[in-house]
Amino acid sequence: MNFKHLRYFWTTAKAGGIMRAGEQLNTTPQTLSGQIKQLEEWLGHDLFRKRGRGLELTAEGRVALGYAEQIFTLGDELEKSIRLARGQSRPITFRVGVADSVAKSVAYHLLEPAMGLAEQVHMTCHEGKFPELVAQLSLNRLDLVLADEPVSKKIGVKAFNHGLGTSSMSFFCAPALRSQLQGPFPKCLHGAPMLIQGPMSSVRQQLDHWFNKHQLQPRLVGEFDDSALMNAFGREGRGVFTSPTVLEEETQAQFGVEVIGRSTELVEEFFAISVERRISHPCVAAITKAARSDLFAT
Amino acid sequence: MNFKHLRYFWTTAKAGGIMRAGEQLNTTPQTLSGQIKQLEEWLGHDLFRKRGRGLELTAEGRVALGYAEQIFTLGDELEKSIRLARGQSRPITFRVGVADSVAKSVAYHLLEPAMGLAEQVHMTCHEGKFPELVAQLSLNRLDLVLADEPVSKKIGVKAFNHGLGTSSMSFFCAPALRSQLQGPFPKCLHGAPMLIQGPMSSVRQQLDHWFNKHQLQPRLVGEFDDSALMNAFGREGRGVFTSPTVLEEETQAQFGVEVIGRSTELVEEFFAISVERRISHPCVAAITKAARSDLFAT
DNA sequence: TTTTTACTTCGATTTCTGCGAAGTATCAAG
DNA sequence: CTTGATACTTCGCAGAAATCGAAGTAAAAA
Repeated sequence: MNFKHLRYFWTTAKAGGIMRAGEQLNTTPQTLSGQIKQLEEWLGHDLFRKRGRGLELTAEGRVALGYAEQIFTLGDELEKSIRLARGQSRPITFRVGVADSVAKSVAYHLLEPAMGLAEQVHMTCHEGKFPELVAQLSLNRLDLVLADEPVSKKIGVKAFNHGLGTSSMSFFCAPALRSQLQGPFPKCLHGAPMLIQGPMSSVRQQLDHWFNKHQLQPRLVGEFDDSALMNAFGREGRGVFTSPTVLEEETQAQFGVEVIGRSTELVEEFFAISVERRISHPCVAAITKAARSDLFAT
Repeated sequence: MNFKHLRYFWTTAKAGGIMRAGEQLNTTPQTLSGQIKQLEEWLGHDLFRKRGRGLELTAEGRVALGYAEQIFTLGDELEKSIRLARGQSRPITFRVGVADSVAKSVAYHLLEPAMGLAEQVHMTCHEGKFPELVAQLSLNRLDLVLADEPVSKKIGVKAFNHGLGTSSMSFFCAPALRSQLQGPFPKCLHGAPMLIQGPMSSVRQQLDHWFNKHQLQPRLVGEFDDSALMNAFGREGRGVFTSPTVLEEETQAQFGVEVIGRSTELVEEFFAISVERRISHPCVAAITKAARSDLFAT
């Protein structure tokens, strides 16, 4: 697709004629006529048709005009947003997608290093389901996706996983509920009211398997795609819930809940997923570096 | 903005290097290097910086990449949507904006001729406030705007008004309310509960002036930007309301209301507004033609 | 240190874009 | 019905832009 031809077409359509367009573009009618003809040939459809001694758009021309309008509007915006940045130290934009299965506190701790850079950072966070976020990433609408599972290389999405560390899982519940549980951990979970992650999350699948293995059958009272909502239910004593062990202190303090027990068989893994072959985005670099050394240092 | 340069930049950024991009584009590294350099020069900012023996995006480069992605995605869509139309008789797309101050029935009658064409038509209707719709029109996101006021040429928006006709106004109310009104029209409106158009509509301004002139002071019980909602209130006897005289029969039948009176001093005008200097869109042509001959023929 | 890989610079060559001249079709005025 | 004006098209050449080969630099790997 030759965008120069498209621009000529676009200007001509908006100006309402080749002569007028020629004045705007400082070019001659025969040039426009020829170049537009080339575009039509390439597309395999006429965009203009003769009407009287002027031109009018065909149906295809009208469709093309709509696209062209958007394309050149974006082009202008691109130019503006970069030219205007002359001299000023542009704050680095950093667009993150956080899978909603990732605990917000974990996300915060993982993202925090990006805010501590020497340069100013403008971070925008989006939440969503993992596959949606990966799709956004591959369209370059995100710089990074934070998730608790890696992208499968088989799917052919060009993206790279950066392991940020792992954490075992801890089980929590409100004090009122604690007293009703009988026996030692993990036996006490049998028949206990349980708040659990949604069926698509990797933690959920591990939990299902783990319960099975230990012959435990908790009573599932709630399923949550979003861990924050699960925590809110847990705080009110609606059930036992899990959170990464690294967040034990924080979870206890924030929600006033107690730790029932831990299992190193349950492992939550965290990944930063980027499109870059080699990490060049300073925020991504800071995050992967910090995660390895700080948060999950054991 | 040279989109060829932008495409080279985009491919290089996504491929992660000039060599790889060269293979994809069937061109040599030195070409890419030079052309990208020209883009950077034109924008006044580097998009890549050297890192090791490779390249990495700068902050500006990352911004540009986001725009480029959108631009070339649109380009692909444009190509697809026109190339694929080979041979098939593409249904004409017709995007209309209807100002919400226009009664829905009027809009229907005005638009109906577009559906009766020999060719198949795919019509999409949008509602909104008049200025928003005109903005959309000038961006070529709409083919036509239906409104009860013309665009002022002074504002510099390149758009053309096509008068579709006029109608006097009729006053309606529910039978229950009718019996409570005292005296002949228009005197009976004094003190009567009144449902009225929003302050930005041209009808409202005429009404205000008309009430003043006849020394009438109705009790305004509701203001509505959207006439359909006003009619719903009117049907339930909440107040007297107005509608174009051409819709008298329809309004009575649909809402079970009675005509109190008419005033030829109140004139609602209807306009089709397009960006085209000469109407070429078959739907627009059908509408303007039909409106002049049918609906408002007096 | 040497070799390999990746990008850059320079000058020649090919390809593309743009213009003058001449031609066709439409509309409007005489 | 002619005449003149307007608007687009076709053709062939000239200038501009993009491309490539050859040679050069610089970092990483061997």
